[in-house]
Amino acid sequence: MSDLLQRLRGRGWRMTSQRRVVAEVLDGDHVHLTADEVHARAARLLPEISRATVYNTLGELVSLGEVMEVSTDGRAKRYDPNAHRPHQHLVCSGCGTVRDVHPTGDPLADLPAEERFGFAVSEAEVTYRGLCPSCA
Amino acid sequence: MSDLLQRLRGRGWRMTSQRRVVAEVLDGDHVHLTADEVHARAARLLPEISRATVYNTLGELVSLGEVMEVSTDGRAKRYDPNAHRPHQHLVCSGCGTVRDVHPTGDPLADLPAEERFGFAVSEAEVTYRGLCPSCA
DNA sequence: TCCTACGATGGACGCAGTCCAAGTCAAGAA
DNA sequence: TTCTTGACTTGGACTGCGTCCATCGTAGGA
Ligand SMILES: [Mn+2]
Ligand SMILES: [Mn+2]
Ligand SMILES: [Zn+2]
Ligand SMILES: [Zn+2]
Repeated sequence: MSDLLQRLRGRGWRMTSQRRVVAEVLDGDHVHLTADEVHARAARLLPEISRATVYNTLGELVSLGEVMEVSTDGRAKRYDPNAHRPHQHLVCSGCGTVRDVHPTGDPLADLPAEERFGFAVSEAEVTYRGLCPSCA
Repeated sequence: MSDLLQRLRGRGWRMTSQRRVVAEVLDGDHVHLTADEVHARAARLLPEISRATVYNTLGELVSLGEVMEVSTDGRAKRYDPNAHRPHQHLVCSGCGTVRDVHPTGDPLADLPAEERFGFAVSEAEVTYRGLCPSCA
């Protein structure tokens, strides 16, 4: 994520303490935090950071393609820093944990032309569900 | 959907005009209405029906397995009466239209054991996205 | 026809997210 | 280094979607 800060600087971003802290909180693998979780963790490092700033920063990171928005349930969106390697998600139906997974094959290939209704289909998003080891 | 009313009667449901109207609104193919859309259409047939009743009835139909809840975006959930034949969804990125699609093969088969992290995976939900003919 | 438990109602409430006017500060200019 | 300025941050009001609850109404059995 330190190179993320470099890329953002290169894009003309002002480096504020708020943005640095949000980037730091998003660092890691299998990170899929809600905006409020990001805010809570960011606030441990920078107590006065506001919810609005967290939402603004996450939105900017998403439009720059640096972070992916994931809606696994009908609840709060989750923010995924692993936006550069395409992947899918495995969600525990018990506790809600989310893991990155890499299915074999291209899911788009499984949709035959006669099932496309004339759409220009560009993306397939797969959510696998089941019970994780600790919930089973 | 008339047989739906039969099944519900068999399950001990009281047949109220509200429930009849909600069932009628949900009749058809490629129906993926939000709760508020269901309410609006139901209210054309029964003006005094309340939002709470629509939510209650939809929730009951979902737990009986008669209707499927679909979250295609981070917005309002959609309610799908086509709950008996398993299928996936194709969503227009322009106008939000949703169509039922039937991909070939079993999406679950594409997730190898070493990508399951010990989960008991039971379900795979696929959302295809693209532009529909009128939005292209 | 009567009774009553189940269902309907509408309004208050909660959560996730957006918007805004006012204040603050990062970073280039001098 | 200090100055300047527009990009950024802030808190609070506001919206959309959904849930909850006390009260009222009625479907359907006795
Ligand atoms: Mn991910
Ligand atoms: Mn469907
Ligand atoms: Zn779990
Ligand atoms: Zn369209």
